[in-house]
Amino acid sequence: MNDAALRRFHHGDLRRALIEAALAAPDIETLSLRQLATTVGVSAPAVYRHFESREALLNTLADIGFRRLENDFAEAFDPARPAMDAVEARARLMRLGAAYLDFADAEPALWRLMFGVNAAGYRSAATPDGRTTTYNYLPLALQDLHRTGVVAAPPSERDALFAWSAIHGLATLRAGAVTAACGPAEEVAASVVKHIFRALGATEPA
Amino acid sequence: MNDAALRRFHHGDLRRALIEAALAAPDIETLSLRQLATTVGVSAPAVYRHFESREALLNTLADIGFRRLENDFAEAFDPARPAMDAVEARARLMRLGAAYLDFADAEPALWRLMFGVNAAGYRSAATPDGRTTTYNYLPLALQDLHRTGVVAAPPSERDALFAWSAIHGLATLRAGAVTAACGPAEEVAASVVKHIFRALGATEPA
DNA sequence: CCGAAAAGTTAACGGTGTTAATTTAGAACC
DNA sequence: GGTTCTAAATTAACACCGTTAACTTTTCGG
Repeated sequence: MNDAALRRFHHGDLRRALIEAALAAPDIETLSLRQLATTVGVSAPAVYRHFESREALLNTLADIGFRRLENDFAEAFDPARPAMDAVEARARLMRLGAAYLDFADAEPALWRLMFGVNAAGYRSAATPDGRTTTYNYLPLALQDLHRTGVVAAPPSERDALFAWSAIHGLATLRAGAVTAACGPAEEVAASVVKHIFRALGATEPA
Repeated sequence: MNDAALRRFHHGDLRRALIEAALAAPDIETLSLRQLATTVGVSAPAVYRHFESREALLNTLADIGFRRLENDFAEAFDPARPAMDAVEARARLMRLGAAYLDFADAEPALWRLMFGVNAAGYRSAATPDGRTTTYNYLPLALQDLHRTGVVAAPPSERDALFAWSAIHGLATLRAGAVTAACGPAEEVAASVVKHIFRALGATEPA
């Protein structure tokens, strides 16, 4: 059986179809396996040919989400190129915050799956295999701030926890609709990141 | 029928028993009505004498949570007494942050119900009836910071959003177990609130 | 062409929230 | 004190859910 035929038996790439339909759901966490199967045009147990369980499907979706987010991060902040000047260090953290918020804005359902109630379970899906993971970018950004002289003291664990809390909290507020958290994503993100700069004792930009 | 007898028919205050059992559940959002009824020693449809639906029960629980949180806030920060000096304004915000985090620490299940995936639905349960609600305290605290001269400029909406993001994000990280967010609640809360002071351009404490 | 195996099917189990019809038990009145 | 009324519970049932078992269909390799 060649590779193309592997996914062309009856349905033709059912796995991908299931994933796409699931990602399109307004609420991924409460999605029904049977409904999902029906919308894809297949019987419910067919899903089990491709996913061990509903939970496994959700883990896969969360993993996809983490990879997308990491991709956005890598675009905003090339982790392979650490050295730069102060203005770029600042710009990187700004872009990182904007990317975080954009993701929550663009894919709130996926965001809630990744960071919601059962995040402890899904988080393990985001464990790295050599690549820079979601949770590595912020510490890197803070280290760069110190190295380029934007902040005098090396960032402590508390500094990192604070910065993550601020950005993550903002994104959570937007994705969860707890409040309006109003304004365009980039503006709001920029505002919060500027506050973070000040909190870390950063020098004013040139 | 007198008021006491109203809740002493067969079971004797079933409504309260249901609420207590539900609050004791390790995960309130995914709690099963039938199991809950069984643990309380009653048949499943009996629940519907006291709650219109599972969702209504959850709304009631979230409402209880918001009242408890508001109670904690009121203890940390008497909203009826606004005037004070700079050190008290600072101390109030510190206590507010600590109370927020303590709540998330002490009742993570309730916290997740209140601020989790379906928070948009449950939030409406927290609409005020004259009292100072959960969402009023932080703006009040920031205004006091300005009035007592801790921060020069009057707090903007962006300042408030930032401060809420930071504290809410921290509590979310702890309640959701996304990360360790390690350390005792008071220390971690104090650290984040100190960062908030700096971000708002507060004068150093005397 | 034919066996093997992948990918789907239907039937069924236990569990869920919820509703309808019914029974039980406490309260109130004569 | 017995009767009646009604609140508070019950059992039976429905539709849905995730999941498993047993079976059928389709495709590929030799």
